[in-house]
Amino acid sequence: MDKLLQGVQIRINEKLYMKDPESSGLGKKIIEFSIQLINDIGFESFTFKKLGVQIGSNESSIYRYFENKHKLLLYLTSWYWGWMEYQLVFATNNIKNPKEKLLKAIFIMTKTTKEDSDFSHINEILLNNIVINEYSKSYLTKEVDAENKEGFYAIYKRLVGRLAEMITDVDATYEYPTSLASTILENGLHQHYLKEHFPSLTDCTNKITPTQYLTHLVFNTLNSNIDE
Amino acid sequence: MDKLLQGVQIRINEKLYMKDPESSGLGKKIIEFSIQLINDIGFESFTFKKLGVQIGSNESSIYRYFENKHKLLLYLTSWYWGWMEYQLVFATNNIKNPKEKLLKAIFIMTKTTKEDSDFSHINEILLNNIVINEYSKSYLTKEVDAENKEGFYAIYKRLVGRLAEMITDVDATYEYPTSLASTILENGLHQHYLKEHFPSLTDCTNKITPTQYLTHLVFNTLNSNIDE
DNA sequence: AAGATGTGATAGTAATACTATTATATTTGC
DNA sequence: GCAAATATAATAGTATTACTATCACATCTT
Repeated sequence: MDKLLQGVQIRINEKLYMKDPESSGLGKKIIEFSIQLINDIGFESFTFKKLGVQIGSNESSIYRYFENKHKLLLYLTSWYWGWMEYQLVFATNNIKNPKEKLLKAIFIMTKTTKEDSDFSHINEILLNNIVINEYSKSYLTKEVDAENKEGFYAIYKRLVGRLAEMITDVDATYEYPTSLASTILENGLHQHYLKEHFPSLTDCTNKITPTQYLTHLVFNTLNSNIDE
Repeated sequence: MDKLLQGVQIRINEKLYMKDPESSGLGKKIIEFSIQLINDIGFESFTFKKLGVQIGSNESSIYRYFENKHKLLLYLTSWYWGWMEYQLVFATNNIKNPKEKLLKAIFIMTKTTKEDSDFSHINEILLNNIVINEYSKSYLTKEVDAENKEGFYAIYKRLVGRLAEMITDVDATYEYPTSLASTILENGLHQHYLKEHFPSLTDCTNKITPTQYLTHLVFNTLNSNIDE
């Protein structure tokens, strides 16, 4: 992640904010410090008032950017998936062999974010952590169908679509490419969570990664050896 | 699910309640109607005050049974997994063939609950729905490690252990039995959710079930044909 | 220099998530 | 059958949350 990413701008659904946080210093501060604060105290305890204190700004000013903290979470997670999509496309674009391509894709989507790319005010390591801990709360709500219609999950859906296509390119006879794609993304996060909080519920450790588990799962399911 | 289940008592961690809801009429009403209400309005909007109105009782009385709504959710989901465990053991006990046993286990764990067993005040169909929609909220919290130490997730963990063992009995060389077991349970719920709210993210429909998808996934991964 | 826009400060409201106290039922033990 | 113990109901009160509204002030623009 370097110079090449400098110019990247991730497009977020405009209905998620009242005022574009990328358009001002305060907006960027809101993003930067909300990531830190949500990471520290968890999404439930996170409030705009507390965030205001952190950034030396007022609650009411934050409300001018985001309607509520739920929309902010949707903004942050959308950004994350957009960033993932960018990495996916960038890293697999020039790979012609379908198996190699899928292998790389699984790696990109399930690895731990180990370093902050520094190309923005967004700390990707912390954001990755937030997604592991909070993403499902962004859709497990009574408003999910209405918000889905508004396109709030569009980036994630596009990403699943891309993965599913790569799966089909490896094995066109496989009957569940979309389910498998969503399993890779969702269970990737879940295995990371289990490793941290429920080690007895996973084989993932410091030596065995979710990437290894899911790679094995996918390629055996597709009845297609990695190096065949 | 009939007579045989009449005598079943699912043992819930005593620290989850202040007063055993099974010990009184009001307690049973709290369980019965909290399931209905959470199902109707979602866990976020659910409050003890609203529940009090529903059952013609007072908020303060409910607080004598449960410290807060989070503990109530843990109680309900523990009960669900306990019930699942009972069904699993009951249905697989006398199956000797490991593949057949695992096949049955996956079916039990990933099917939709279609009927209420009527052996208690608990509506299993609604509870199944609650687990699909809310279970991850019960552990995606900042208190997860402390609560795990208290044994609040013990039943679920035991269930994953049982499944992992069945996987190993089918293929002792498989390296990720525990991760696969947790994937079956967690992704089973997730595929049901996707089917309902994000049909474009799954291949599961009215004709293709999460059970079929996961059965195929597991048996192909284990490199072991179902009817071989 | 005037006008538009962005931010900060303050105040206020309804709801949530409780706790405490007291009163009134109901159960149980003798 | 009555007292004592226990369960439930009613009421009130608190701190916090999740906002909305208003106004003052600063800054940026033209």
